[in-house]
Amino acid sequence: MPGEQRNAPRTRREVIEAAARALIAHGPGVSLDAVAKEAGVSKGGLLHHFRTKQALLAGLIDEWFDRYDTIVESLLEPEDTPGRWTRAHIRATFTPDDLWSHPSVVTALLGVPELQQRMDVAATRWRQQTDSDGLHPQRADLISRALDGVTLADLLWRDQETSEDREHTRDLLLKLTEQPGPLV
Amino acid sequence: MPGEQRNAPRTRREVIEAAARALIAHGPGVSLDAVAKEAGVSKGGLLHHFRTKQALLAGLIDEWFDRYDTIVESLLEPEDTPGRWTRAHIRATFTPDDLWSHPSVVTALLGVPELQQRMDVAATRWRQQTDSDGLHPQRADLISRALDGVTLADLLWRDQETSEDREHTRDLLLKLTEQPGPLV
DNA sequence: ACTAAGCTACCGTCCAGACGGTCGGCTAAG
DNA sequence: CTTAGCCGACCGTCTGGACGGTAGCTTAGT
Repeated sequence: MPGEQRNAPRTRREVIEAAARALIAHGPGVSLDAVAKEAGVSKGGLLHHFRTKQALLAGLIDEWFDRYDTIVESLLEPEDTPGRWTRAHIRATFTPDDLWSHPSVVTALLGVPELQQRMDVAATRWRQQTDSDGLHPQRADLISRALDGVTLADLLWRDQETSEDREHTRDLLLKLTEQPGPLV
Repeated sequence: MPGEQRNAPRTRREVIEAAARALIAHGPGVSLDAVAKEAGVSKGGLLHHFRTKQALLAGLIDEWFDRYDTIVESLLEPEDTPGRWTRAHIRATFTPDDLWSHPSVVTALLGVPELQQRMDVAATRWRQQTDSDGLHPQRADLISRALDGVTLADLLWRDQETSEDREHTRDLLLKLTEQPGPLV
């Protein structure tokens, strides 16, 4: 069984995903024991890969951003039209990810001190993408605010709205990227 | 000294405000000890008013919504013009409240199970206010999303943006309430 | 090619401290 | 006198992380 052999990177990834699942199962504030059990590894083994609980959660954060960026890039339109980055972000935000955008996961990550700096890095990266996107600043601002709002709503009001509502909102935002000039 | 006498409602309020301060000082996951000390009351006294930690945080949640609603009502325009509720919400959202909208406080509240139901109640109340507001649904939807986004940004990217940016966003949203008809 | 040495991945136990909550008691208020 | 507000000591539990150990992998020396 090749899967049984030692393999640090693989174990590391499995621990991170197990952490996400354990977070959902046990709520924010899971114990390292629970994560280790979910990952099928001993607590000692877990702490070998992540020396502290904070480090583990920071690993989760990095994985989170990586996934989002990968999704955005996969949704980029091939032609270089105005608003293509913004549209990719819109589609990515509306792509549900039950595992990684679960309230418990995000709540846990919000309490990690490292979040601030990584968030700043990610925010400037995203801003660069949308700043050179050819959209009127007013539109770009409004759309990015709305996308943040959709993210927040996913955390607090999930299943409060129908998937039809969601599609309407998404289509509206997409349409807003297809016109030039100011909004008002 | 009249302030030193026993007074249950006052102590209760003081405990709640102390909880907010302690949350900011010690991060989410403050101990009851720390809250009690901040409130100038013993731990037993604290637990006399809130039988569990959850109950204390639930009290914080209620206070939070009460304050927001009070602010919204104080910002309502006297004349019954279309969009007046929406504009009040916009102004309220852009009214900074360093104590109550601090990341640590919100993070702590996000972990409280009771939040969900109280959030649902508040959400339907706000929706009723803005549904009968005379705005085109598209506009109402977009604006409320953007407001959620501003709230989220306050939590994650505070001082990442200038107060000038904030004002521009606020003015844009306000202007969006002053026109009838669809956006696109 | 063989092997010994050293390193890395991983295990399982242990512990000190923190924390939520209980309880018996005291005292002001009514 | 009774009750509600409040005190502060106490307890059981849980958890992060340290630590000493073990076994697989890599590499160097022969």
